[in-house]
Amino acid sequence: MGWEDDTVQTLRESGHRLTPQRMLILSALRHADGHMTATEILDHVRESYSYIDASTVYRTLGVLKNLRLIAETNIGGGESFYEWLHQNRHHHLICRECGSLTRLDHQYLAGLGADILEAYGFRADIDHFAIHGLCEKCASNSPELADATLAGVQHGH
Amino acid sequence: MGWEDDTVQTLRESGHRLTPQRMLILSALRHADGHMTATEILDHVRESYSYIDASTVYRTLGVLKNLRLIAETNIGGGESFYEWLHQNRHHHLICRECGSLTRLDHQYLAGLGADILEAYGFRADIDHFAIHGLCEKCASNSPELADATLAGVQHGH
DNA sequence: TTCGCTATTGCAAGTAGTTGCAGGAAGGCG
DNA sequence: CGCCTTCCTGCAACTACTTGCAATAGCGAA
Repeated sequence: MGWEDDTVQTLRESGHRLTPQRMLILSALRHADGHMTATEILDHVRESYSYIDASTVYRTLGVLKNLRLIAETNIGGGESFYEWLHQNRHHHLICRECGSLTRLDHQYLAGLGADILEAYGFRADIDHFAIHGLCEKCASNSPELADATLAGVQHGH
Repeated sequence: MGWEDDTVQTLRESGHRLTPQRMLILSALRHADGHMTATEILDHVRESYSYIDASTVYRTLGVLKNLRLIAETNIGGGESFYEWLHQNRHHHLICRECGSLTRLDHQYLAGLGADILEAYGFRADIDHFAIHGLCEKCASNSPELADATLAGVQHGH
């Protein structure tokens, strides 16, 4: 249960308390394979402790996000996804026409955080970006949308 | 009134209709200096046409976003900001501790869109990014948060 | 000008997430 | 072990945004 020790320590050191609710939320996220929505987490935790309130889940997710134990990703529109931050970081390309999701390798954003730190002294969370745009398929189906988009990609707009 | 001709044409060509409501929303955004929230737009449009519904505003903003005439930015938490897209593109660094906003020059993201297009055939909307993280001031006030953040910036996490 | 197709609107109800508050519990201290 | 401070929780109300639907109104064609 090494993860629990690490996580517990991170929470403690930052002055946060270890409540049963938090442990349940943590555990749900940790054992999930990939993304989870707040509702999924709530439902899962309720199986063990049915009195938990949605606000507690959201507040806990906020704390974990600040401590960079998890990442929140809003793919636009519906619910946000929450995901435990581990080694193999990645990002997502989301098509604004068909909503399709493509995994984007972290290498494309690798230098950005360092550049920003150097130039602005700002420590950017380049954990899990959601980049919107037009996928290849939708671009060929909607020439006028594709043109507008390409103009933006290539030069100053 | 050159902007009206351009905008009208873009809407028409993409199969959208020119309704009075849309013209009012367009005009509010176009004449605004910088960001506007949906509520501000709604209030402003109501001065001319009091029957307009919030859903119409949101739906119109969605259409304009798809056509890349405006950008939506959610700085986390409250309302989203909407802004007319013009030449001098920029992005924002948002501190997750104090909420402060720093303008990020587009040069730092300039290559990203082209890289993604080449690798994935995906036309990314790199119009107005909101990058969260820790500002210099908050980093020095909260060493443990800063450490966690730096770890993420520098290597794979 | 009129007609007809269909995008768009206002309304109302629903979903996702936030906030203020008062009671309750975590964990440091003696 | 038990006290005390302060953080957390559940509740309820609220904000931001979305969606289904029936009526309306652009706008291309005749």
